[in-house]
Amino acid sequence: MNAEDVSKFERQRQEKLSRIKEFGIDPYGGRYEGTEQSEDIKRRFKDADESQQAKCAGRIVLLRDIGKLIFMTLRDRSGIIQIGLSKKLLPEQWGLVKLLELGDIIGASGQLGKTKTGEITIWADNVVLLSKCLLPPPEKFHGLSDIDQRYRQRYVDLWANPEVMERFKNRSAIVSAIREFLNSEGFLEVETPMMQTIAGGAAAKPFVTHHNSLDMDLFLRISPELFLKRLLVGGMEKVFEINRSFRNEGLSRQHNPEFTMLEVYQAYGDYNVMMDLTEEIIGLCVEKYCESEQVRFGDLTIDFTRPWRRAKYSELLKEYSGCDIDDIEAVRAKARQLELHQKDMDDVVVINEVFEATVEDNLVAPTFVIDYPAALCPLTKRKKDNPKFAERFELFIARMELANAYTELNDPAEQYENFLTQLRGQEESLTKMDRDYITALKYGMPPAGGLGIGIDRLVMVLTGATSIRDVVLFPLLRPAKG
RNA sequence: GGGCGAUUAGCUCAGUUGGCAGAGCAGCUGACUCUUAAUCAGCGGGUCGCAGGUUCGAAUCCUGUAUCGCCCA
Repeated sequence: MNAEDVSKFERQRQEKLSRIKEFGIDPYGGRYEGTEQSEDIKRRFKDADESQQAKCAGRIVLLRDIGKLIFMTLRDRSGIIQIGLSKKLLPEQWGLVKLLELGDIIGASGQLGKTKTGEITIWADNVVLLSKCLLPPPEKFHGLSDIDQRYRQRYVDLWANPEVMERFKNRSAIVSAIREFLNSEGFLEVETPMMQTIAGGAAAKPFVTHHNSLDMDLFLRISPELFLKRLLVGGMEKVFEINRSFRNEGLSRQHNPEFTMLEVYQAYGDYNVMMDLTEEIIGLCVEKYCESEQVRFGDLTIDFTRPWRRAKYSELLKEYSGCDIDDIEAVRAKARQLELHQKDMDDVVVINEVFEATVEDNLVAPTFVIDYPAALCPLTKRKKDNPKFAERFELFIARMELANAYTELNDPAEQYENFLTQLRGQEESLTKMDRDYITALKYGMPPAGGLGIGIDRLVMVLTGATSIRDVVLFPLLRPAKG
């Protein structure tokens, strides 16, 4: 394709636009009120007598011109409805009507009725052009299927492929439902900084940006965690945030550099409270947005029947790798067998590599993996009866990590030690200790449970989208060439 | 970062052994007052992702490159 070819189709449509202007009509319309959604109109017609009026606005997605009678299928945000336009009913506007084409956005009003074949139809006695479409729309039957173009031109994808619109409506509804639930449980929704001087709360590479007048570098947050816990110190007790975090990593079906996280903190709770809460939140979504508790996801079927399995990290390691977590020689042997990198790696890191390689692919039904090795959890309280492990769980569904939660560490001395250990393992250049967070803990943070749920992945699982790009409206892509 | 695959008309896709670039939809012209992806008749539409190479001849074979997808790290 090249610019000349595109403009050829565009030129033809421009000419129609000129002819419309010659009628004295503004091809870009204006306020158009008193409309109903197409699906509401059809619904109300079903159980009512005839001789009702209806008014609707939307995009022309199908057009059947029979000469002095034209049928159009109009798509609005709720669905589709047929508009019937006859020369008899629209003698003065007929010139305009004949110039309308696929993609144009129009408003129409008139008598509601049925055609001979029973299709509910608005027999228009007035038509308004609300916006001219100057570019040729995608193929009317197959829609837009070029994956690249669908992501780049989501504004076309959304109206050309109804299931895409449906999925994003579901995403919005899922987020609303979660927000509503947490509000009703007394959680306070807050917003904490996305631009941070120290990117903490997770182990990930941050994006860097710069503040000009302060002349300082800032990081886009990799997690809101440390700020939300400061709010616990402040006495908020039950808080949550649903918003973006940013991680400077590769792209995959499960990873977009910016992603939406729900983080919840509850004072005086622990990770068991968070496990129940996670089950409740996701269970609620399944109930509301899935047809049954068995949800199809690619080749997998996810069984959401509660309660979900809660299995210890060490038990799962034994189950799927055959290794005892205390037998480091056996674990390293397994790592060699799996050809994993393990040179210069701490024992616990190798254990985790083996865990990821052997266990995670088996976790299809929702599974809480509980009690992680403490060394992997610098922000988590250790188990009282066995300090080698921390009170942390991750929830896996469809082989993906969907949630991560702890009993929050609130001992400033222990937190300080953990930060020091963490920093020792990294290049100094990027990471600094968040001393203010330690200060906050010194004022006293109530014991608390904290939870993070990956909203994009949750929406994937609930809507059967196997790529994160299908649940993010505008996923990151390389710039198109040219 | 590595491997495999895709890229052809505005859109959806064919294209045989290397031998004139194809269809449907959309568009244009005409017919049609009950269509449902309307139908019928006719017409126009291409730097075959890009750059090289092999060949009498390349959408097709080779090399490089760009983007997308899948798998792996």
